[in-house]
Amino acid sequence: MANPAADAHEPATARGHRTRQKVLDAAEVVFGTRGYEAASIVDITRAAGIAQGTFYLYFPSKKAVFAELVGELGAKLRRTLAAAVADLDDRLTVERAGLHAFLGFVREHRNLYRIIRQAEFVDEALYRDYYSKLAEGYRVGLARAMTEGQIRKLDPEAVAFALMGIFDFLGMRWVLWEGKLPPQHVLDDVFALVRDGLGLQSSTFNARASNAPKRSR
Amino acid sequence: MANPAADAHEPATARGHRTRQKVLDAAEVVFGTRGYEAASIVDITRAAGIAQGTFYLYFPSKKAVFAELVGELGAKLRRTLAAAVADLDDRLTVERAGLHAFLGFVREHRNLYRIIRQAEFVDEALYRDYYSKLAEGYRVGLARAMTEGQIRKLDPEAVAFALMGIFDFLGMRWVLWEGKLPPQHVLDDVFALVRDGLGLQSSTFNARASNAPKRSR
DNA sequence: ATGAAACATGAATCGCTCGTCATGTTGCAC
DNA sequence: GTGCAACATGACGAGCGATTCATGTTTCAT
Repeated sequence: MANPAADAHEPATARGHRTRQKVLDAAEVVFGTRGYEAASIVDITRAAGIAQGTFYLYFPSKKAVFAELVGELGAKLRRTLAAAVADLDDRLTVERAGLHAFLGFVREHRNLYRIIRQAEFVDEALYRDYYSKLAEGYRVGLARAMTEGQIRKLDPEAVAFALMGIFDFLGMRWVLWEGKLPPQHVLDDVFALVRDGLGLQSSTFNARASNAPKRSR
Repeated sequence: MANPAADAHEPATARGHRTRQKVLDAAEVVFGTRGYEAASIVDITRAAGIAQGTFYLYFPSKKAVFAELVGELGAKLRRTLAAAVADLDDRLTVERAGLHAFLGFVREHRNLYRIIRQAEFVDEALYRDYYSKLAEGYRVGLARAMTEGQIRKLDPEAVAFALMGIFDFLGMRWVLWEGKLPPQHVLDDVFALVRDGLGLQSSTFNARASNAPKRSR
């Protein structure tokens, strides 16, 4: 258990590496389209163009490939997001860039994204780990911005999960359901909500608040 | 297909109704804890205290019970939320009450809530239907509040999904992961984010921001 | 070039699940 | 109380999927 890859037989030759990668690539497609439980090892090996037994040369079980895919996805997403906001100073700019990078990532990795959503029922620990790591990075960034007075002081973990929830549902509704990024006005409106929810003040509000609230019904 | 309950053999006696209900209750527990795919018909019938064959007297398949549970859950949640906000005029008050009612519902129906999250991989149509119906009710309420000038004008569907995302992740992080409602300061901070994200004006920002949030760490 | 280790194969095993069915048992209308 | 429809049972067949293994092939360090 010390070495996370200990269970998965590491290839010793170039051919081995190639085959192992074929399995991972095939598993990503098969799990993403059929779902974890519905996917069989045969589905994966057939998609990879190898024999069933070969699978077990590189992975001890179906769950092991799945776990590796989830781990890879998490790392890749965190890298992508970190790179997307690396040079940005202002937190609200970071949020906008992060939202955009996240949705682009989901669009480019729909299978992987569906895999994460299944992890909850395949291996709870894996799933919590994915979100916990993501949230932790997010929390640290938010906390710093709060300290620096860029955004209002709120519980940073609560804000991290709230924002992840927004992103996740946008990804589901537009990217997964419609296969494309949300229309620009949706992105603008959601960002407006985030900006003014997080902002210290609302100088950017349009001051047309003359419309006095009326009672409904 | 015309009658949604056509597939499920309707009981003709009181005993039949009781047995059918035993199956539904058991299925809720088994699906919620083991997960849909991992759950077998035997698991369900054993939990219900009936014979395997009896299951097929009332449901044509595993998926059929699952679908019925999802439908029931959706209806029950929508009823709960509608009741919780029925007498409220102000939209921000509605949002706060809705958040509270939703989290309470999740806490009281953890199994059902986990079932919804699996629906995505069991029957995509079922799953979209659940969220679409929920979002549609939400959208209408938001659109009216926007028309009445209670909250700012944004794309109501985008806002509905964003807010559902927030609620969903709070439910996941605190209710599902920790088994209890989020601490008060988390609710306060999230609501502050929603209020100022949706609010018409920010004149209240500084005043409110200084009293509500207590430092969490 | 060679031989040992690594890799690949796919048929076979084992365990499990779905769904059926022949055989009882119970509820209820009369 | 009788009889029939509804309900309940649990063993069984058919099938499938994860994993193993005996056998063959390829790679590569020497």
